[in-house]
Amino acid sequence: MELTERKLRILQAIIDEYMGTAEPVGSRAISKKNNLGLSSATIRNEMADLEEMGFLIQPHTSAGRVPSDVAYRYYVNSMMKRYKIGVKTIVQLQNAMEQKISQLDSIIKKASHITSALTDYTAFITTPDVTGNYIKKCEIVSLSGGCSLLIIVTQAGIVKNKILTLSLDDNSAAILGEIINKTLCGLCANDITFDKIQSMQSEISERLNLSPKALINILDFIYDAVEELDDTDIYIENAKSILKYNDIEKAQKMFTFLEDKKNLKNLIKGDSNGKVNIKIGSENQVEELKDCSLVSVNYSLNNKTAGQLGVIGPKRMNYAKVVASLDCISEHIDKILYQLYIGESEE
Amino acid sequence: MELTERKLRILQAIIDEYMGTAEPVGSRAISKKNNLGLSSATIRNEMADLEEMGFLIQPHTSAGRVPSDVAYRYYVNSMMKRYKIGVKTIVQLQNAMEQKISQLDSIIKKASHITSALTDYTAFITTPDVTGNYIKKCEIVSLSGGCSLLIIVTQAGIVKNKILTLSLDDNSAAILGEIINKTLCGLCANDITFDKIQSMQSEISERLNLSPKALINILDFIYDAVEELDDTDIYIENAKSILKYNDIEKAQKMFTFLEDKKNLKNLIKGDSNGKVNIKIGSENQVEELKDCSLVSVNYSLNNKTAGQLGVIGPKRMNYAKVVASLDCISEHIDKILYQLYIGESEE
DNA sequence: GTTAGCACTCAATAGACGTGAGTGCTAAAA
DNA sequence: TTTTAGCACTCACGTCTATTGAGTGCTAAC
Repeated sequence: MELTERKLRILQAIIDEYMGTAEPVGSRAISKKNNLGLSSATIRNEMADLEEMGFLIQPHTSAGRVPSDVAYRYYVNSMMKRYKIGVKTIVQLQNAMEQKISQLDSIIKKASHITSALTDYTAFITTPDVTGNYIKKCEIVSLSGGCSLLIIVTQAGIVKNKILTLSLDDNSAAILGEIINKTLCGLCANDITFDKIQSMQSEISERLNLSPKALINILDFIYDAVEELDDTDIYIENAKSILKYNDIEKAQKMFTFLEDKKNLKNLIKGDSNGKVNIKIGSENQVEELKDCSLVSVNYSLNNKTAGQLGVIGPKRMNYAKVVASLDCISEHIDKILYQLYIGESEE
Repeated sequence: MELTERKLRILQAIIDEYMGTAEPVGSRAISKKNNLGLSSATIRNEMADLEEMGFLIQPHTSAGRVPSDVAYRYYVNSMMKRYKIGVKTIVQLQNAMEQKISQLDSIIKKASHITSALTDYTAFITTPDVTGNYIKKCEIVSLSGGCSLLIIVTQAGIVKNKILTLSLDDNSAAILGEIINKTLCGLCANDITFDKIQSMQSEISERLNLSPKALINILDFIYDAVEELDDTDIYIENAKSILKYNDIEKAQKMFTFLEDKKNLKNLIKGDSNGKVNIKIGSENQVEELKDCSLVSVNYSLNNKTAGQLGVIGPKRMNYAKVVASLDCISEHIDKILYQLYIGESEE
């Protein structure tokens, strides 16, 4: 059967209506509200066809029809109109984002907050993947307990710090810091080879009088810190909005799913090719999300995808608006990250 | 009317029963299950008395009775038996806590995780308030964009870092760092007076050729970072458990309440006197929590209350177990913080 | 090809009703 | 005086049974 122009218009009308009301939509409603100039009976016939073609689902005989995943997919691919974000919203967005650019964390948190505020759905955002980011400075600070603190700063301003339960006086700390700096500065996490660690080890044992155990301890520890450099985190905001479109049991399952951030990370892992990714219902391979849609966009740093942000909402979400909002926000993030990490002047 | 021994025993039985079933408990159930040697009629009479005295509430005429806030309060103050935590649990706890002691954040997160796991309720924990903690080291690192990074480390190992949109070459960064270090090291946030900032200002303008605007910028910025040193944060874990004992609307309100962490902070602010704090139902001044109880304990550093952890759960929670669990966890935190920040050797 | 008309379906709502867990009161027993 | 058996009463809850109404599919006429 062919998907005629008229069928399309009817499908569009049904999707529009359903997005607004979340109730199965009947033929009469369509024939009344939209001036297609067709009676409910005709629309009924077309709807029967659309159902046969897999675009509509009837919850039960005497109910209206509901768009299927296939319908949403078709809508998203071919029918969706561009949504224009209001100037007022953009200005608000700019103001909100530009307030807190002194810390990467704040930017990311702010962005997820804005995403959820703009769409009213659960938002998520990953911290930028800064693989390839080299170490700019290391520092060892001796603390008041029997502890020392290792700080590693990358050229992009990522700071990792770890407490080491090893007592060092200020002088040894300075020496250790010097050695670490000499070895690691200018390297990315990937560049740090066994050789380099080994040469560092020998230099440390030459210049500082440490027990073998303490030495191993230090190296282990540096290794851990370096490993962590490339870790990305994921923030989830406004999870409570799940309660709005799910019953309590499904909501509970969703919360459990979102609790382990690895789940969501895995889910969006492969989505960094295109700019916008939309996964509708069972297109998400995960049972818990089969009644939801997941829309994500990439944001980038240095012309390379650095992370993703998106929303999780009901399948009947306003995709056009969500996509436009995400686009807009990701652009802002791009801009801010550029300012922050690349700047006008190349070093 | 007097609260006789027998009335007490009946009250205890009702509370016990209600904690288990969450259903209004009737006279017959009490007379059967507990071997008080009394008929349901007698118990009925006593229950009527207890209701008149404010300890019991009848949801409707033909229902059993439910303990009132007053009853819970009485129970908690005078009737509650000591709960003994199993050795197995303690061992698990020790193992879990001792794994991640290299970062303050991890300890705090772990602790809240364990709290919610042990009690199965929503857990919260504040980061330690380290007021009085002096600055050990400051550092300025110039980054690849037109930015610099300020890092402040306290003697307790708290690290604050902020990105400053000001381009500095490595040399100027070093000088600026030196000046800041000279001025701020050894001071707590409170000690940093206007005088000190001013003297720092004049030294910076002497030794570095900066525009007045950039200078103001730097000082503002240092000021901000120092302000942040004393900030405490609060982690909330397992908020989803709220769904278990609340209807969807109340849950939504609770989520909204918990979303703004200031709310919870305010709520527990005054509770740092005693070791354990229990607030039952409307004893929490907040509308959203009038069906919940909030149990918190303090943990300390250096013999001074440093923070709080606790749970939010239904009024019919197992207070004895919750209190015992919190006690146990806070003790562990105390121990770990001691190890981390005080150590065996005084510096 | 379109539409008016009609019989049909079925979820949702409301009312009727029985059930049972619980009560309070009273009078007899201890 | 205290306790208890007994009984009438209450009321949420589940079941059953219309009733309603939104929606359908089919058919015959336009």
